Amino acid sequence: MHPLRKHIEELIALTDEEFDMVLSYFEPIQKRKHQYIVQEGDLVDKEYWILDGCLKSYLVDDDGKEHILQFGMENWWITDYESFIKHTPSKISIDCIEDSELLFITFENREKLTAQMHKMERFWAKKSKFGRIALQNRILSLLKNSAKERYDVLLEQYPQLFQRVPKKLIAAYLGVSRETLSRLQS
Amino acid sequence: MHPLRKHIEELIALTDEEFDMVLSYFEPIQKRKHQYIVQEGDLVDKEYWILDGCLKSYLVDDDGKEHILQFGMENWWITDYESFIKHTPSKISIDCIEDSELLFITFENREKLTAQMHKMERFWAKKSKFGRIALQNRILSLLKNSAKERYDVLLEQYPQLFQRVPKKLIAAYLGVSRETLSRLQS
DNA sequence: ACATTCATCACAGATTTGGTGTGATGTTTG
DNA sequence: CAAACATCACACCAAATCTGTGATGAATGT
Repeated sequence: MHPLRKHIEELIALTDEEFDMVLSYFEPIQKRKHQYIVQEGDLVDKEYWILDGCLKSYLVDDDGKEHILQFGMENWWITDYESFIKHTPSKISIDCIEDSELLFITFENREKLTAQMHKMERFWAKKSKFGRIALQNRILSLLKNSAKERYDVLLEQYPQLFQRVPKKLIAAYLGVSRETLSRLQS
Repeated sequence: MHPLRKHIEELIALTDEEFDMVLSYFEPIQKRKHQYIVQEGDLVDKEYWILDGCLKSYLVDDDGKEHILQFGMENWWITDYESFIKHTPSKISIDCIEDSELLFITFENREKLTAQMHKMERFWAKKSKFGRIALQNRILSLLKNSAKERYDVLLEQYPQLFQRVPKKLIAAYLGVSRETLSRLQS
């Protein structure tokens, strides 16, 4: 089964015809390590689903420091949702940590697809709810937990991440310096 | 003197006021290595002048191979002229080989500036003529010269390039494989 | 006032990536 | 068929990045 189908069917069931229809609205794209899919200032009109690879979405502050909003790996969705939904210039950048294979759907096609297929509207609605919950938990974790606790939670939830991405990126995600992260590990 | 002024004054003379006027139509922008300024499919409405850094404009073919149309370094102009002038989607991509500082002018502002300042219209007209000559010579060189000869010409014209950019990019510019280029060097 | 928790700076060593040359072999073309 | 190249495979080197750790200092809560 197509991995995207498997992914979607975790939330809603699809017939073969329905999935073919869904897939027809997506386009594949390959990007190599270091390549960007979104740069600060862009108007983002695509949402990406990661077939293979690893990306990061991040904001660069006035001191030039990166703050990572999200990592993206296989079966995850990634884009700048603010720009995608509000049609405003992006504040964030997204680039590839590894060579990546993506499927993207444009805003327009997503509108068409949801109009045409109520199931997919439900899919995205559900996904959006789960996404909201995850973001809330991240906020609470940043407020409530110490760096060490945040480190432990991340390690438990996504152990693969620690094998795949440099520690300084983990640090930029957890909101600590890379030196502190290094010391947390011991 | 501002490097852009120096550059323009190689073709036409400007008063202080005139140059201030010209400069007011440009905006500065910084990009880091690997960042793009033009992606395939974009509608390009900006022309860039390179204050510092190094870029490449290139086309990716169906096999994923890069063919380099132009390198850009200090005091050069770069954009996808086809998209810029015809307002069609770009076939090429442009990205930074090094961290770069650029000044850009939008198509609209360029129109305004040339309407307002005949001198600048003359400047761009001259530049365009020289550009055309360079392109013609490149075509002739690709038709007429062997790889070795093209290599020698490039080395003589732009020796700096060989210090700054990886040989595989030179190869993609000359239209040979990097192995062949390597063997030409001996 | 002091302990805790972190950032920042500096450095050194390990690891990875990218760049480069070169041999072997295959393909195209005049 | 010879010349001029591409392609694949490999090995080596240099440069960049990653990583841990000590020293120092600032902010914060108790």
